[in-house]
Amino acid sequence: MNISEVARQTGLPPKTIRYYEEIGLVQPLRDANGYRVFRETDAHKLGFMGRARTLGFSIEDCRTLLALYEDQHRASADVKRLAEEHLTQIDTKIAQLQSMQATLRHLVEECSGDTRPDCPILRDLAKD
Amino acid sequence: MNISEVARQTGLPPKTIRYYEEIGLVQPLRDANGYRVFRETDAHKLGFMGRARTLGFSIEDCRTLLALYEDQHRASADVKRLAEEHLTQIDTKIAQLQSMQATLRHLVEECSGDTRPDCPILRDLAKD
DNA sequence: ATTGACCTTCCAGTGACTGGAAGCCCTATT
DNA sequence: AATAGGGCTTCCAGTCACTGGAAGGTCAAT
Repeated sequence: MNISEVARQTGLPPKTIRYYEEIGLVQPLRDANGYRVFRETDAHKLGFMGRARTLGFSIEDCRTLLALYEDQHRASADVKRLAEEHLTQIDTKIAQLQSMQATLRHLVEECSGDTRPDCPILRDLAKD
Repeated sequence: MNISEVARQTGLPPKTIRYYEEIGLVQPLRDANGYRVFRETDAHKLGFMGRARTLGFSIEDCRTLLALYEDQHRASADVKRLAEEHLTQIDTKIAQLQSMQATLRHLVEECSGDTRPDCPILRDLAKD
C-alpha cells in the first residue's frame, strides 16, 4: 500500500504520515524504488493515531497509548489514568476559554460598533 | 524603569518583554550601559498587551488593537469586528473541546480501570 | 518520448515564547 | 582592591505537531 492510499484510508495527510514515520511511530517497508510500503498493521496504527489525536492526546500520549494497546498484559487502569489526566487538561482548557468568552462577550455587547472612537473593549484593555 | 520593574508591574516575564521588543511592539530607550529603559507609555503598552493576550488575542491581533487604541480617529466598529471574530474562534474551540470531553468522559466512565487488559478506550481508538 | 501524477528527501517556517550559555554591569562586603 | 551576588545583555536552540515548497526520481498511459 502506497502512502496516498494509507492517507485516504486514515484521513491523515501524507506529510503527517511521513512525519509519524520520522518520529518512529510506524516503520513501513520500502519498495525497490524507495517508495514506502505500508502493511495493514501500519495503516491500523496510523488510524489509531488519527483517532487519538482527534481526542486531543499529545503525540507522546499517543505513543504511550499505542504501546499499551500492543501490550497484551497492560492494565486498563494505566489507560484510564492517562485518559483521565488528559480529560482534566481539557476541562481546564475549556474553563479558561469560557472565562475569555464571558469577558469578551460582555465587552462586545457593550461596544456600539459604530464610527465613533469610544470603545469599552479598548477601555478595558487599557485599564490600569 | 528597568526590565524587571516593568515585568513586576505588568506581570509579564522579562523574556516575553524582550521578545515583544524584538517583534516591534515596544521600543524602550537604552541607558549608557545598554540596559533597556522603559517609559510609562512602554509599561502601559505592555500591560495592554498582557491583558489582550489573556483574552486570547493573537500577537497580530494585539498589534492591530494597539494601533486602534493609539488611533484617535478609529471607529469602534473595527475593534468590535476584531473582537467578534476572535469570539467566534473561541466558540469554535470550546465546541471542539467539549466534543472531545464528551467522548472521553464517556469512555473513561466505561473503563473499569483495574489490572485487566480489556479497555473500551483502546477498543474505541482501535476501531475500523 | 513525453506528459502528469506519484513518490522521495531536505530545509525552512509556523506561534509565542522559554531555557540556557557566555559575558558585561552594579552594588555591597571583605 | 578584590570578590560575590544579582541583574542586565545577546545569541542560539528547543518547544509542538505539523505544513509548505523546492529539487528531483518513478510510474503508467498516451
